[in-house]
Amino acid sequence: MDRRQEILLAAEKSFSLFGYKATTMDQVAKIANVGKGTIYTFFSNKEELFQAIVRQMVEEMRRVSEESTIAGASFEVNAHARLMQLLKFRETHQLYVKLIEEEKELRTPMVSEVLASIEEEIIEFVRQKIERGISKGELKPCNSELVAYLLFKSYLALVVDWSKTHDRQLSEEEIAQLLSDTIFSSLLV
Amino acid sequence: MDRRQEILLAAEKSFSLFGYKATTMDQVAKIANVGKGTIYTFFSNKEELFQAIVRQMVEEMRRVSEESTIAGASFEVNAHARLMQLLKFRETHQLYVKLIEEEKELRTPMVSEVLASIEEEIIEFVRQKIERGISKGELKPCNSELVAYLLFKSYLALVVDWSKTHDRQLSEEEIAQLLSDTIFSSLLV
DNA sequence: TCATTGACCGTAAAACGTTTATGGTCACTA
DNA sequence: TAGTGACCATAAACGTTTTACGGTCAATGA
Repeated sequence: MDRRQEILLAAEKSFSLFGYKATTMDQVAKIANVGKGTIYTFFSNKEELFQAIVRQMVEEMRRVSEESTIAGASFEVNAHARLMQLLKFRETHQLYVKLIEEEKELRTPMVSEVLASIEEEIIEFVRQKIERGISKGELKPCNSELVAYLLFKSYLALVVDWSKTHDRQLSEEEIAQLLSDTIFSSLLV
Repeated sequence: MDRRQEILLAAEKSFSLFGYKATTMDQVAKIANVGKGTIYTFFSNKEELFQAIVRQMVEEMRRVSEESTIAGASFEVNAHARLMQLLKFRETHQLYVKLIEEEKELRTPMVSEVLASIEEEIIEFVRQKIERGISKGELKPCNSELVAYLLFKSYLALVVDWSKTHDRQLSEEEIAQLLSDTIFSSLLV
């Protein structure tokens, strides 16, 4: 068995179960069946190990998001599908859920940092899709950075924030309809 | 001098300067030049006193927002002016700034509650403006609750959140342009 | 008579000293 | 020489004491 891989598996399990702060290097070493020192031959500290795990997750998110793409469908349909998929991942994936909880409850700085960087990556991802839409002639030229930001924040607000102040959750149809009428319609050529 | 008024002035000063948690009833009594017991003849507890002060502030916000309205201007121009005014107030008014800081640093539950209710009021205010725009035939019929929510959250994201992850702040023109192209354009008849 | 007061009360939070746990190292080992 | 776990310094958790606070109410005096 690959020691590095064992460590990554153990770390993923522990971070997912206990979060960043409550995960100890002794814990990870025990789960991975290695001495604590061994971890430090692969990762220079806890922070780096954590970031390696998060990078894995971000890759998985990217994969899942791309998989939800429907070949031949419009920009709007695919952007909607991908963003909803990402937000579903956010509320479903054990590690992501745990990190959001930790950010809210403990305010662990490392966790805040990592969550912010994930958001940035998603927005950059959306931006690239918009640029692609423009260069394919499907979308009007626009400030893709701003539009990507607005689009992502809108989804976040409607999917995540809305249910915090209203008891019912918005249905996917309502969200799709609202954004189709407003932001999306203005992007199309 | 009106004792009730003295107390309100003292409370406003103290809450603005120190926030909710760090304001003590002894403090307020001293500033107001009244015995502590006197406060309790007008307000049944600290929470009620605080809410009275916040209600004052919300009224001031409403006034300031209405004042920024340009008679005869379009829905878009006025909605933009009012929302920018409200967000400026949010970042300028001593008490509001202090409460946002306290919510972030201390997470005082009462403060979170009050800030949430202010947001709700603003959104309801926007909703009414939208409904009015519809009944005047200036706007297409739409789900005003959802649109108001989206609009407010968009402004919040562009004005407040953007500068947290990007070093430069968005100019008012950029914001006006972006939202004019996207959300506003879709609302007009 | 009754509005006003501040000493007083119970409680919750701050302060503090002590103990425990944790990230990281490195001499030792197999 | 890759791998280990006892070890170290430090920081976080814990338990206890002290302080501070919101709220009350008997006393006061206008």
